[in-house]
Amino acid sequence: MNRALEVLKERGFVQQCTDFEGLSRLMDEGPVTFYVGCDPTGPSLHIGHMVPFFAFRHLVQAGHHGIALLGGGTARIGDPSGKTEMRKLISYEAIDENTDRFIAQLNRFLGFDGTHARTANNKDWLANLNYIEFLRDIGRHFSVNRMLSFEAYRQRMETGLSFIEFNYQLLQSYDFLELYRRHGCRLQIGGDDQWGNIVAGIELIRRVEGAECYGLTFPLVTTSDGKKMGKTEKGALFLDPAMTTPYEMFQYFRNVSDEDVGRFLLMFTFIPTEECRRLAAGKDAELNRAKERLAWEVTALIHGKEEADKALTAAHAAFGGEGDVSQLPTVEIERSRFEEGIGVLDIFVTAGLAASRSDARRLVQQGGASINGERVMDEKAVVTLAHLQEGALMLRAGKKRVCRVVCTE
RNA sequence: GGGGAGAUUCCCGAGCGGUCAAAGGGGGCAGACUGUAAAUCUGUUGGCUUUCGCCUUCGAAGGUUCAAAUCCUUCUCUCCCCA
Repeated sequence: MNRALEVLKERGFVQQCTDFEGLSRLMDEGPVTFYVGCDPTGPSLHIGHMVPFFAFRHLVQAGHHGIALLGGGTARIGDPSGKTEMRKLISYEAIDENTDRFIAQLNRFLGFDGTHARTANNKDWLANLNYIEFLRDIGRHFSVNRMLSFEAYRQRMETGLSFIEFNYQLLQSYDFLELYRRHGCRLQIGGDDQWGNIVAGIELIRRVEGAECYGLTFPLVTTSDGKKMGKTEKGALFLDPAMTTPYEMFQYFRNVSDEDVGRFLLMFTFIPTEECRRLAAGKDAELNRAKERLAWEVTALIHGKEEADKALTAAHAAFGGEGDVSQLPTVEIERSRFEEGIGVLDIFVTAGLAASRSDARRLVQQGGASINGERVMDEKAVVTLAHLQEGALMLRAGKKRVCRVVCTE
């Protein structure tokens, strides 16, 4: 088998492929142009989007040419795949703005140089599509009966599927065709929920151009307890540091389940396969260390080594060791308020460690609140200047959530 | 267009005139145990005060009633059947 393909397989990226042998042969012959699509429906990419882009990097490393296709056009419609509800329509302006942000984030990760890695936006060919022509040239190749048999649409038959969403598959197929025509793109990769759309695109190209293209999908990454990977209480793990701090991202990976360490190392880092296996095979403390390595690597890939180091040292500081406290989540409170005295309940709320005073009260009652490492038992306790150590103090809610409070003038 | 069913607290889902801040499950949070893991057990889970209590919530707006999530009217949305 082709080496690059084999690497993907070893690392757990492969879920389905339309024709393994054929693709392998094609890749052996020389650089293959491939693409991954993603619709800019939100203000930031999140970690779940990244699986195909990790594969993207592996492929580019092996000499193939990747296109990151931004769905500036398809985002106007909404993909029903894997969704149980209809998507809200997003304004064109928002989509364009999201697109720019996605590109910037991807550029950091992939390094677009215009040949080995480049971007495209399907808005360029979809936005001004002529409806009649599209139906004549493209629409006639699609069978409604066939489409309805696809799992993605069948599920939606229960809850309702609007006509515009139903057309998504045609547009995505058309994307593949366009990229084939413009750039000789022969392979589409993506999450397994895209399987139906990918296959449809391949068939379209075969009918219209008589050419053979390929599709490769990746498993939908879930955590060992069956949840979608990268979901936190606050939502997804975003790449935008303003939405998810590097520290939060670090902590997410630092806290993954034992069973997930191996898989995540393989998929979300570029540590050699052998080493990933070795790291994940460790027991107890060793395995625990592997999680730290995983967290650092991922954070470094997304936010850079510097941020990863900061997150690491902050984590050490937060969890009973030496480290740089200044990188922990921090809030500022004016000196005058310390002079007056701040109720514990209030300070936990302002620090964001409790949702409300009632919540803070519960926290204290259950023994989960501490200041500078001292458990707070009295909900009426008052925080004053005396609590400050070098102008700051450390609040802790439970074992994992910490916040540093800095006194300002 | 006609007929039917339904909208409950983060989610699912009971409740069908007072005893309802609303059962149960899930999830979340906290404690114990630990390895910043999992599993398990315990507690907790609208807000304000914690002593009594008060306030806001059961799709939206009105109405009936001493009293409504529970009854009536209108509206919005969803699903199902027929066209």
